[in-house]
Amino acid sequence: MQLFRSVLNEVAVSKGQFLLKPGTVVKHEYFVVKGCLKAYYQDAKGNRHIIQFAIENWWIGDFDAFLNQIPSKLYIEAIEDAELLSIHYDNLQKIYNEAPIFNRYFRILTTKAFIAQQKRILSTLEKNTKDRYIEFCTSYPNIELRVANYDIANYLGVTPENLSRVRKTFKG
Amino acid sequence: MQLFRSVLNEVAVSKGQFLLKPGTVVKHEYFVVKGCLKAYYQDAKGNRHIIQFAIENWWIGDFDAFLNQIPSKLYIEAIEDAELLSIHYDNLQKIYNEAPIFNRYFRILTTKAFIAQQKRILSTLEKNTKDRYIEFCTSYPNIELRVANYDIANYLGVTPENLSRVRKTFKG
DNA sequence: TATCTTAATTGATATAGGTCAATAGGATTG
DNA sequence: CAATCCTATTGACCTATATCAATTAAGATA
Repeated sequence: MQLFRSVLNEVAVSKGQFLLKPGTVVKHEYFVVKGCLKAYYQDAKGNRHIIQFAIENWWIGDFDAFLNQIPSKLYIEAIEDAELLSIHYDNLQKIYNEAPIFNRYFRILTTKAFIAQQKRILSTLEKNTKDRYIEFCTSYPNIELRVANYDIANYLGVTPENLSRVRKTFKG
Repeated sequence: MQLFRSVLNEVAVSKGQFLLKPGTVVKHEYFVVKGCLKAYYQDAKGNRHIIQFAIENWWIGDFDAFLNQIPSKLYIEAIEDAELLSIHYDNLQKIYNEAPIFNRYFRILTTKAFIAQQKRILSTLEKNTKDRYIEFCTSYPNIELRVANYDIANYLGVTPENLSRVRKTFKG
């Protein structure tokens, strides 16, 4: 645990700042101590698709680019001023070698993230926009107060206009 | 590696047979040696939603139910006669303890599965049905010859009718 | 081969959601 | 306070996909 702490670095970003932009070879993953961030992909048409929101106690990064040490395709941007802990790729490899138990920690972490994503996929397959919005709000409590409407729409895969209309149907 | 082999069991299932049904506490995960299977969720309306196809060299299981040792919500069904290797939950825990390096193996395996799912989510957010069908066929080569049309539709989250029409638009 | 069963296709229509344009709030800045 | 800039909402219309029903095709079984 001391070893782990020794390789974590404190990072502060303010709202609107980027932790990562496409094309960068990704050297860090980030743990959110405070604040809120989004990871998104911008396609050829300029549409943004939110892969992940990260709030307190979540990890965020481009796991594909990080694992395979290839250039990223994602943006990671702070939606609120945020405090993070970062871990460098080389240090993480060092930790895996020196304290293999961390493989277990990250194995379980990754499995949980995998399961969460699977739920998201199922939700998309099964439910309509309204129900997915409600599910989203309950699984990320109070997130709708911290995140712009259009970002939630981009997460759910609908337009902001449609989400706005959908929200009207169950507010009073 | 010998330890690993010693806890794997050979399982054969024929087309149409189930490896898993909802309500079961999941004791096994499966590695596909030969054949093809599907994992799906059936919702309250009776609609089926395919979470995963598994072909040769893939792992399949209900990872949520397995990790947390809770009753499954999924069906896993063979769509071809299949040969599998199964590993029992208790044996996997034993392996993690006796040969912690397996944490590393499964950490990387899970990370790759996570990344594959992330691509599926992105694909759903970005692309229309036609492009997703094409992407599906290229990422699971020749799968369209092994899997029923309605199963592919259930994987993509569209109706079989619609998928049928979409396919017409680029065949000659 | 004839029959039965299941899957795929086609047609007609309905609906959810997208697109584009306009307007209205809120917040921020000079 | 006014001006500006975003964001959210609303309206009118359009498109992709769903739904339901009928038909055809393909596979399995006797």
